[in-house]
Amino acid sequence: MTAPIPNTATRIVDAAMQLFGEKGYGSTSVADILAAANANSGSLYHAFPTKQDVLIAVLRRYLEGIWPMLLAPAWEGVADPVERIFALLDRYRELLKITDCSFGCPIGSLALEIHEPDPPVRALLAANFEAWVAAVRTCLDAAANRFPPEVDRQGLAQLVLSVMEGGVMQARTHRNLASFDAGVTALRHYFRLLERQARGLRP
Amino acid sequence: MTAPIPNTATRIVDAAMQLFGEKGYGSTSVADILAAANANSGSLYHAFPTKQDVLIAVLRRYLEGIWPMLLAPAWEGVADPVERIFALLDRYRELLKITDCSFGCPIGSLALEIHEPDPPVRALLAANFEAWVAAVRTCLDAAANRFPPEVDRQGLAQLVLSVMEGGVMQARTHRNLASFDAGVTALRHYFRLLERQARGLRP
DNA sequence: CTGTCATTTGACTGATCACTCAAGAAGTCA
DNA sequence: TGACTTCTTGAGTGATCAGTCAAATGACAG
Repeated sequence: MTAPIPNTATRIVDAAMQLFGEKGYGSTSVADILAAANANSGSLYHAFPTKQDVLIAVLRRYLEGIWPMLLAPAWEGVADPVERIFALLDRYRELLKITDCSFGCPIGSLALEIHEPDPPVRALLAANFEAWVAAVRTCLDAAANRFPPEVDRQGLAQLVLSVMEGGVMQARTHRNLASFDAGVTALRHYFRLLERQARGLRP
Repeated sequence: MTAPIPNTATRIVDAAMQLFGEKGYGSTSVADILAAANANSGSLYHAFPTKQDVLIAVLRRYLEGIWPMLLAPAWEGVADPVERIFALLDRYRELLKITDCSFGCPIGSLALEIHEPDPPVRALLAANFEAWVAAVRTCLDAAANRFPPEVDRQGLAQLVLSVMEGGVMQARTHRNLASFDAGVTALRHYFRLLERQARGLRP
């Protein structure tokens, strides 16, 4: 019934996940992580060979959390597959809003911060993007009959990710949601045109 | 006639511009900059109070370079305003291609790397984005009669930036141009639908 | 040539970095 | 209980960080 007491390794990953999201990987020191996790350096290095292995654990946690932490809450009570895409985008908008446009998508930030990622790090960043795109693609496939058949739904899902990441980047830089909203509005308009085009083809 | 010999401050900014683009701000040490610029630390700190002031000089240089270094070469021989937008996107594609998808947009990388930027840094990042968006907006305005009049051309220009930045982010992460191309293709399709919609309104 | 000021030199500083390790505590078997 | 393993402690390591400064040099005016 009661929540299990998290062990040290779990506490470290929890703390690192938050800190990497807030300050980035490079600007978060091991000492920061230890302070936030109430742990000692020996405990961290007993569980993780290097700081990079903490990052890998964090990226794995993000990957595992995509469904329970992101998609499930975003899609609760939203049945329409296309609306699910915009509900997902709205989660990021909310995140930006409640953090005054300072916290965006941690995966995107890490992907651009780490310029020469070691293969396992890059693979996990890519896997996170792939899982996100796959989720959007699932929605697009579910609504496939509303789009022209020749539409590249995988490419369209990647566009949705670009709109989100690009919108987050601009919103954070301008400390203003307007550019995020503009991207989403344009995407909505594009989807409407696609649906109209499909209806025109099968009237 | 001959090129002027660059002074130390110029050499430092040159070196920093390249290094910040390649490795990011945090991962570039002052020693890295000094080595690349063939200068001593005293010279750097004579010209710039802190490392951050070097970043500011770099961002100013990017801002000044948008027209001569980016837009002018991209638009040479391209008259059609909409094609100019795609010519600009193609420059980034080329940059990704020749660097094996490792070098993208330095402004975007810095914007996401620096999580709590000091006001002057954030202002310059924002100014760079604004200048880029304004250039795209100029193209959209020049082609205004081809789009439905109710289209938000400023928002559309911001969408173009998102497509570029999001595409660069995904291309770098996957080490693959496919997702970048998918975004550009979808954008092209959206523009075509917009033009078709405008023609339908004024047949 | 002399005085003045701008620039450059490079050794140096203290802080902070990721990481180590010997010692001890805590858990888990018999 | 005792033997054994797993985990935790926290002071300590060398490397590297951004930044300093007194002295040397260069550029130019009178």
